[in-house]
Amino acid sequence: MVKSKEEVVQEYRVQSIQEAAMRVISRKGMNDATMADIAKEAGIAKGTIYLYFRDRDELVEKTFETAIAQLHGRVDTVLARDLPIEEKLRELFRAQMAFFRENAEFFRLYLSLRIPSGSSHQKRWQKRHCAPQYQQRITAFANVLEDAMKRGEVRKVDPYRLALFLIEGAVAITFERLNESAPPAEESDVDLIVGLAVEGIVIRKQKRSTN
Amino acid sequence: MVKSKEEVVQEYRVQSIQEAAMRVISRKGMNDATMADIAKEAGIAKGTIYLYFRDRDELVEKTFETAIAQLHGRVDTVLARDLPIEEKLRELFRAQMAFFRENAEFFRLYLSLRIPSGSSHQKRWQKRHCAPQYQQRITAFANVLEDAMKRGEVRKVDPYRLALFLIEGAVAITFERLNESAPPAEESDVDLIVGLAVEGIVIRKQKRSTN
DNA sequence: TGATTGACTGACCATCCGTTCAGCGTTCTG
DNA sequence: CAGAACGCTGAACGGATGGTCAGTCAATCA
Repeated sequence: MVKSKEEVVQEYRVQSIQEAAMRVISRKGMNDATMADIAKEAGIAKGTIYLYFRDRDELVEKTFETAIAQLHGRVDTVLARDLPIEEKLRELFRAQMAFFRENAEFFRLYLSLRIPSGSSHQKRWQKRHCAPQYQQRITAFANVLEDAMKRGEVRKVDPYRLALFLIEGAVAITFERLNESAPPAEESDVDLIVGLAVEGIVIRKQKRSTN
Repeated sequence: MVKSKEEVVQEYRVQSIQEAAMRVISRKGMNDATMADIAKEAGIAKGTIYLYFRDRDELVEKTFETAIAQLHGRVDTVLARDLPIEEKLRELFRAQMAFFRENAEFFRLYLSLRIPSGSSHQKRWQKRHCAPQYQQRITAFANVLEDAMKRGEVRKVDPYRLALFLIEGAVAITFERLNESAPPAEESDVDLIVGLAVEGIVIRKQKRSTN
């Protein structure tokens, strides 16, 4: 299972092109990251990119997939742990905020992909390739919330809508932090979000085991 | 103060071009609404647009201003009324959801403007022209929340962050409705949002008049 | 060491889109 | 009614950008 020299070089190229693409897209936005920009950022010629990616769409798609896989990896780990919902939420928002701090550039890419915009062609592309990634993320969180509802930790509402509300609310605050010259401690914003979430969704009265 | 014939025609042209621009931008997105598209939608020649707007930027800017002024008008009316915070929130989210239902096309324009994307030139433009509009909206809501905090109706947190969290959470659910083939009754989603908001921010224990 | 390969290059092409402007028909004006 | 004035048109222009491909050259082979 040794990798041949060519395979190593190939992987290195693919990876460095994707990293360059991520930087450029984050800096200039989805629509205005040109192939020339990306090539220059990667220190190679434009044509070289086409040796590793069929076209611009494939490059952006693969780049996005690689990046979001990292976020999913972290968040899934947190969601899988057996914790009371409040702690789970805290860990989730903490992980999300840390990830976006460490990958501030990707965060802008993420924001620009959440909502279809651009040409109708690109819209279709986003709907096929990005919307599922995003929905999968919301759905995974919604499932966690639904479990918590079944356990009586959370009052019963549409779990998908609840997940949307909380994640987008948290994203909004995370985005705000990016634009602040001196944002408050990350932990205090996590506390804020968890506070808003929990005191809104936790059943405070006596817990009834509704089974 | 009678309008001359030319003024009437001028206003009519400006307005119909803006309406066409709004429709096209909403349908195809900020970046891919071309002047040709807009002209065709308005039933005039491309060049005619330049008789009424200096360039593409000015057209989009004026269009956005006109549209968001309507939203602000409605929301401000609601926020100005003297109501307990829970009712105020309900009215706010109700107004917002109704506006976006009646102007579903504008909603997509609004979403695409919230976050700077596009060329660096466009980013700068958005930061100057759209970000203030958006921030003004959040700030107005934050002021209402701050008043409620002073009156002891809401527990004390950073009002701007709270406003962001609630508005973006609500926007996420409103957006979700747009993509659903058979969304639930509007009022039930308003209830959901208000429920999440209020039970998170209202002080439930004894009210202490902390003055 | 000379031949061969193929990764890489970057000038080039086709297309798209914002903007311009010479010319057209229509409407005022004297 | 002639001719100026004006609103409007859409072909053409220039700049930008995704994608191509003939050529280069260093590594490898025989």
